[in-house]
Amino acid sequence: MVNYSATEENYLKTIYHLQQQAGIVTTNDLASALHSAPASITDMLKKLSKKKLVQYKAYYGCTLTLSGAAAAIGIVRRHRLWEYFLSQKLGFNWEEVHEVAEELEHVSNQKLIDKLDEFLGFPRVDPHGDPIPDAEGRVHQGSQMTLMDLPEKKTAIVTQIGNQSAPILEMLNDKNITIGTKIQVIKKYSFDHSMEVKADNKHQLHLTRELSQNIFIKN
Amino acid sequence: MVNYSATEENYLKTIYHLQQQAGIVTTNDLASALHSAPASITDMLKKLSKKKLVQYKAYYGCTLTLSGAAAAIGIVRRHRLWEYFLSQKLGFNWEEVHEVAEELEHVSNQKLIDKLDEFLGFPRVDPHGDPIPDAEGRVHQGSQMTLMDLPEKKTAIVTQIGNQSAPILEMLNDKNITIGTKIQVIKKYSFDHSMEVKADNKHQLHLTRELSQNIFIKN
DNA sequence: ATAATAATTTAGATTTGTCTAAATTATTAC
DNA sequence: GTAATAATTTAGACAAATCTAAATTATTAT
Repeated sequence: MVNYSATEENYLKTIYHLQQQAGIVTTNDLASALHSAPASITDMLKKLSKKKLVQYKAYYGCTLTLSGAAAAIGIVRRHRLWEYFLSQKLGFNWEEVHEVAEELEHVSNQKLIDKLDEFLGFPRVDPHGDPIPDAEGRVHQGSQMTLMDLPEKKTAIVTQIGNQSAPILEMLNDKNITIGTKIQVIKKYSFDHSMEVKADNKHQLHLTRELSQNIFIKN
Repeated sequence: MVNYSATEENYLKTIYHLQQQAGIVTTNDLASALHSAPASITDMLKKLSKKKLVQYKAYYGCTLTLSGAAAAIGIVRRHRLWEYFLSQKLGFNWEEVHEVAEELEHVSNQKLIDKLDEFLGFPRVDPHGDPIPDAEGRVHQGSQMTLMDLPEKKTAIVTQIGNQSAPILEMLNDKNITIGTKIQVIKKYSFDHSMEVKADNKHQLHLTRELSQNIFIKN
């Protein structure tokens, strides 16, 4: 596991949140979210791109790669666990916790976070109702639908990968599927439960059942 | 209250610890304690000197000013409270806590630390037996002696100021007395309990009872 | 008391993350 | 479909914290 600077972590986290609403994240979106000049965003996106944390194409915007998303989810996990701690154990008001958690989230010690999680009783939602990702990076949000459940012709957005093992990440990377990718089901084959899909309105792909069962989506 | 960078805080904390053993802290002492090149230390000492956190004279070394010492004590407080938390609440082994606390100590939110202190039950020593400074910056170490208690002719080192109010700090700054200053009592006047002392074998000063009662010392 | 050695500082360079102003590419309006 | 406008990138600069190599100041050994 690699370590990122607090600045890089803030970028990853912000891209992650913006991406949940808008698929592709633009330079200006990031600039206003991070209160930085657009030129600074461009510089950092190039850096993150070189580290394979985001996919970045000049003038188009960026999306997180799977390793970028995994890192972002780790940061969200730390943030929300600290918020829970501050509110439940230290008696902070709910409005105050965010600011302090913004600092604590950058203390990156795996054991610290896992012990904290245990100390808090493995909470799955923070007091805002937002889900706290578990130690494996899984986000338990309300109703969980996978690509398997999506009918033909319908479109949805990838929200999560159900399995963080290297083999699946490699395959999804090759197929250019990541968190935020828009997927439309073209045809489903009952014979082997595989399916033909179109990703981001561009490339067409054939997915096995094993794969589509591990791709979590929302509409 | 001002905020310092994590780097500045590490310098202040290290100077504080070194000073407890050796009065004046040299560039090389700091370089080996911080694993940095001596040239880097010089640069930072100039910076801290400009901010009035240390007294620095080229080729001689440095000591903390009172505001530098106050900041350092705050950092030590945060460090030891986190160590206590990690060991008592999260079940860390005692050898592991230091490293994690090194990161947590730089999260500088006053309310966080005071709430944490309360949550932990206001512990006064950490599991190492080292004292945890209280919210006012007072360090409760074993037997506490003030300058008032020091007999004529005897010499001692200033360890702590019993009162962090602006008026006393201003006065001590003018008199060039700080943590680590060596003080010898020249004469005590029973009439008003004031005393004549010599500081750092250099300047001679007259101190009122109010002042000498607030200057804590060790031999 | 001077020469050799050790400690410290200066000078100049590097990395990270940022900025402003100018140039370039995309988008929108007509 | 071209002109105006908006978004983005490039170029060049800066501050913080660090480094190495060279110069300077202190210390020590004889």
